[in-house]
Amino acid sequence: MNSEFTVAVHSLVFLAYLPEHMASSETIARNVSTNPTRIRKIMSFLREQGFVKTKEGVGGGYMLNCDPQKVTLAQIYRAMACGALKPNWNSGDPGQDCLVASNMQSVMDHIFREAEVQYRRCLEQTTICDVLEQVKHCQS
Amino acid sequence: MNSEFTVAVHSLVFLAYLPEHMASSETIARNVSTNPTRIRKIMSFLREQGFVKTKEGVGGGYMLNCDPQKVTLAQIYRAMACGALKPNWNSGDPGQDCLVASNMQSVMDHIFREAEVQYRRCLEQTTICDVLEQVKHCQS
DNA sequence: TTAAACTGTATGCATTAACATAACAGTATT
DNA sequence: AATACTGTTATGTTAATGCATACAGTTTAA
Repeated sequence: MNSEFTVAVHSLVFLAYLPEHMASSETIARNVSTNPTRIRKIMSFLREQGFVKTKEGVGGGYMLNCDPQKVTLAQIYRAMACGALKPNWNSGDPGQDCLVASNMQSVMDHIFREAEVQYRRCLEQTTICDVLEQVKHCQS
Repeated sequence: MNSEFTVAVHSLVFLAYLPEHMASSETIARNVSTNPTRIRKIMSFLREQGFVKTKEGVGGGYMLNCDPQKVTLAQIYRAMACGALKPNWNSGDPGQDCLVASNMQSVMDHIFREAEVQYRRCLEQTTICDVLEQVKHCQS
């Protein structure tokens, strides 16, 4: 899995943390430790999905457009990284005669899909606010 | 996640499928659709973990050394790919002042670990034999 | 109306990870 | 001693990932 999901969660938590619930791509990028372009791309996507609003022009930036107590990591995962747990290489080959070789691909597909459902189910337990609280009370 | 887990499962299922429960790296590689070197590396590892035995020399190869009805995909996952679901890029930076930036990394680590536990729990439901049966009765 | 500070988006670059290929030593069989 | 295997390392190639740059479009404000 690439880290767009991580960046999305971090950005939303950061926005929830700020009093104004608003920040520019550069401010977010500094906090996340990445570059503004990457933030803009990811935030654009989060806007399409309704998680944030954007304001262009001077004094613009991104602002929270959802209730951080209601939005779960599963929703963010679904939007950003669905299907990303499965390796992109497939074993076997549907063209071969052997039952194992020819069917393994679809069987493994099914297994990975099921396991990902469980993965998401775990992420359903945690909201953006939960993460924010954990961050605040993290002893480190 | 890379596909070593997939290859390992496929190889074990293939061995369980064969009457002699034995095959060379080249035979397995053909079935899996990859190269013998990769199979040997993965099978070497599976031998260390006790899943297979190897026989060197002429007429040698790999043979099942476990009960395919008892070995679950979770055990194989644990051996081959534990921790592989987490992205290897980390957001934030422990050196920053901001609570969010500095603690996000360890909070996300914890979340990914928990989610992976659920993922593995799903894989516990399926044995090598289960996969073999699914492969045999796959309508495709 | 013009400058400044933003977002949106495209493109190319650099690095790393993933998979393939080749080579060769070690080992068992015949 | 030839053959057919595994074990392991080194090297090549391709794809994924994240970074940097550039520039058009938008809003604000002097």
